[in-house]
Amino acid sequence: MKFEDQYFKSAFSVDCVIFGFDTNALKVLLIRRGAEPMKGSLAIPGDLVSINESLEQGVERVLNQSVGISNLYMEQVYTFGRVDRHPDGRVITIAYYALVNVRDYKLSAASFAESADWYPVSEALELELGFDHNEILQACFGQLKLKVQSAPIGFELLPKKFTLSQLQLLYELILERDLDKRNFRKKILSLDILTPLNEKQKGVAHRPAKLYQFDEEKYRAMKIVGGLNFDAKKNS
Amino acid sequence: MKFEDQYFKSAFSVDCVIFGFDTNALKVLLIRRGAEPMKGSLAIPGDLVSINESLEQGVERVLNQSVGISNLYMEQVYTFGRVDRHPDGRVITIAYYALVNVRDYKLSAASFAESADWYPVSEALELELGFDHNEILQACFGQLKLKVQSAPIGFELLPKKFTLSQLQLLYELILERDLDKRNFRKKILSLDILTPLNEKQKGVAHRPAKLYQFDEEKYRAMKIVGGLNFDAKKNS
DNA sequence: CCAACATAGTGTAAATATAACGTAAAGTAT
DNA sequence: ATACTTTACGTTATATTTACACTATGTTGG
Repeated sequence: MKFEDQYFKSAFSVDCVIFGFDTNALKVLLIRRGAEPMKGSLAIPGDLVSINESLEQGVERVLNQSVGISNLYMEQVYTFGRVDRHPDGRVITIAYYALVNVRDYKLSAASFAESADWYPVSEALELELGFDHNEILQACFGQLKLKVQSAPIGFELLPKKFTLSQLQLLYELILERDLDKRNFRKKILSLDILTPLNEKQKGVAHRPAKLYQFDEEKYRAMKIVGGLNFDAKKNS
Repeated sequence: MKFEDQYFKSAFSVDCVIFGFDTNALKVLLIRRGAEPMKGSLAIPGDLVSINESLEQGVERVLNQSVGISNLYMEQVYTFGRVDRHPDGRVITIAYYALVNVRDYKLSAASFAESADWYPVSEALELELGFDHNEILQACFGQLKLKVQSAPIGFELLPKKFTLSQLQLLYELILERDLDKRNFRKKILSLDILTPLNEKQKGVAHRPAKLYQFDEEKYRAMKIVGGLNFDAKKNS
């Protein structure tokens, strides 16, 4: 094979698993592809990256087209490069995940999509996705699980004001196990990155909970010690 | 820009930071580039990946050309894709690291290299490397540090038979901090993945230490519990 | 042969972190 | 006013982590 046929003949894409927390469920955004290849199949939002576009710009573009918003928390996870993973030629893809508060944004089917919808993560993991997207989803969810135990990224998924119970539920959904209420509160509060507000939950049919806010400044200021650890042993 | 100029006009490479442990130093293999681009500068071994070659095959090839051996422990770390990172066009690179026992193999300057040599990691981190290889080296070293605390990959860098002191030194070099001897031994032995041999160190001018061997079967058999943790607090 | 040297090998106690657990208080709905 | 639902909260037992110093075993050199 000649040099020019062997190299500089490939393309690369970014795929972005967008996680969202909607009141009481952890969800992931999937699109129904509106164009070939894999037209009609479910997939993670993603797109080819142009040769004069950085990876991050590519992800930003995909996010903009999918949830119409930029500046989300995002993280690169893994690069998938199976030779035959894409029907149109050699396309390797760099997988990212991003975190959104579902209520904040409106979905807009991206140019490459026929439709876009939120699926509960557990459900999405069972669906058949196009390309190698099942593998990608799994890798990203795994990474999220790890990350959530070493940095307070949970807040990226919540509205500005939230209750400790909401926060705990979110962690339980991500970690897929129950946490002890008192221990959770103790641990979270001991991090000293939450500001309690003089405000309570409204419209609930029971004792309303105090609202809290994530204090980004305090978080940045603190030197990050070891990982968090939510009842790793017995509840597992 | 037309579609065909925008996509399928890029290339991708793999770069592989090869870590080696040589008696008493943690080293990394660097090459002096023998071809353009960046001819003459120091760099991490790597090469373009052909369009019908998988990423892993690409890394294997680079490893073969560099240390003449395959089947090393390796791990993907991160993908670097700055638009202008490569002078010849759009080339994104997928960074891996690999672990070798330096004594086992002979270096062979790869086709793309003028020479190849082991550098102490601390020194290599200070050198000016070609492309964005400083960044890559840092990312890989960081990843190694993390990984060594959650899986017993240290053994990949040691000869089959080793002493606990050698193992401890290796961990100290990777983690860049001192570890307590008794606590280290306690922890490592409690993992129950080392087989003590009826054999002692030879040719040392002091009391010879007992030799141990990593028991891969036992390791595989055991369900991996939480991370290891080497005196995280006070010695730091 | 013996003294000097160098590293191997070993245990315990104190401090800290994690895990388990139940009850009273504050709202809402009827 | 009663039933209902969820909030809020502290203590004890257990497990893990950290700190710390001396004797044993070999080699080397005089």
